Amino acid sequence: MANDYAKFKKQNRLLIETIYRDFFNNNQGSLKIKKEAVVLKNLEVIINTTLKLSSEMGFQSMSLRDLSRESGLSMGALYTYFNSKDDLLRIIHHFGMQTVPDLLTKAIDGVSDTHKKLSNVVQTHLYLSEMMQLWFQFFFMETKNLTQEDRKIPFESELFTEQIIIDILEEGRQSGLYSIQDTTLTAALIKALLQNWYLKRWKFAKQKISIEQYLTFIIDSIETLVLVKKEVKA
Amino acid sequence: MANDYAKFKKQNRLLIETIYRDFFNNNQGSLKIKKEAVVLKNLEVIINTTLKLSSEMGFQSMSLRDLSRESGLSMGALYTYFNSKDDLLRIIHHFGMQTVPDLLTKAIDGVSDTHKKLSNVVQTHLYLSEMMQLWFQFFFMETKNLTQEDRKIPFESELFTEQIIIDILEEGRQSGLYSIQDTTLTAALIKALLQNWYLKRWKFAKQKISIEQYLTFIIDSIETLVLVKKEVKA
DNA sequence: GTCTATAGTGCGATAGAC
DNA sequence: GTCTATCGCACTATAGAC
Repeated sequence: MANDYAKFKKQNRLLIETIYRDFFNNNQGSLKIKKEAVVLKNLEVIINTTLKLSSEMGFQSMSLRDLSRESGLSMGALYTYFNSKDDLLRIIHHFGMQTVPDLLTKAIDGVSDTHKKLSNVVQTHLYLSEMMQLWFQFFFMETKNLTQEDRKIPFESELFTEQIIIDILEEGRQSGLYSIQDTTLTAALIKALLQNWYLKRWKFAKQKISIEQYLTFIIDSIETLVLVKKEVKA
Repeated sequence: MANDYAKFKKQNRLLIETIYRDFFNNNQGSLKIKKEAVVLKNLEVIINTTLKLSSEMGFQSMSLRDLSRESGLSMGALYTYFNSKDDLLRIIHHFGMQTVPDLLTKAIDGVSDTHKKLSNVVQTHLYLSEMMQLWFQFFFMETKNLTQEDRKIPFESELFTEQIIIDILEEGRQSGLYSIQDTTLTAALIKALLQNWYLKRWKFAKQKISIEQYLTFIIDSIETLVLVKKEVKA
């Protein structure tokens, strides 16, 4: 288990590139630049720089002049990849957030054992949030700045993920594997523990808690809470 | 237990006023306005409006023109209560955050039973975060906009609260009441569950989950995790 | 103690050269 | 496809009337 995250990272190293490719394919008509290689390269620089600056000062505080300076692209060049600052915000949310449900759905696809499904979802979510740390923090912190229409994206993403967990918990309850009073609240608890990892990275770094340690801890805690008790202690 | 929150709210209804009074007392020398009653009244309007607008659009996106319009005070009047927009941000963090450790410390003061201490801390924190909902959300979301120097305030507040919980858990472990592998991670888990309430209010409102229900649920979960097991089940 | 009017700055966005 | 130069606007902050 010690190098599981390294393995995950290696297996999914091309994941973020598919986000840029999706963006290119979906906007080929309206994009001013036609060469895929150029678009992918610059989009990566622009988005990485935006995520970095936003994590330091917030998206609103970041001026496009900051972004231009840090990314090495001129103001004019930036505007060939997005139509406005708000458009850039929308792009990051819209294309980034598709990755989460995709990967979680894949993680339980073909798995028949209920508890294996649950631990796969927890592990995949945790590892993905580590790999895309700045993305996840951005999703959480910058939702306010989206238009009301675009706020549906993170809203539905949260409920979709939660529903996956609820379904697994319900399945386990019905088969007699789990003993749960309230599946909705239990799913919310699991999500809170997952979210806690990427929202409080500074704290865990300070306390020298590794992602493997955190994973083991939350899996153990979840098991204590949901599994039917079989043993006596004390 | 059904109306415990109502009781807490009633008992602490003057709490927020003391925040404004502290501000007045600490800045009497430099403040341009000398009448306490005027300061308290306007400070309340200014801060409430700031918290409301920030919860909708974020502090950076809120212009002082917005604040002027919504609060009913002119731009000029606003600047007699703070020296700059950043100063307003600092004031809210600085004076608001003192309330949390104060109240938590009081909640365990004189209580000798370890587990009663723990449940008091959890209940007080949860109820306080409900009563000062917009404040807590503001603390969490707007830390980024503080100067590096002022960022110590939320930083130390988080660690102080966590230390209170760690101490109680450690006490329970040593007396044989609790069975805990890692007190630091367990305290972080408890904090995550508390934070989850005010960060995901929209979700719980949608699911019609009351604060009393949430309190019961997290207290039960924490007990399952930390108390030494005494019974068999299944 | 609060107002209106305005100075000064830096922003998002674009036009046109290369 | 990327650059520099610049437009017009909205912002923070303040001066001076009441």
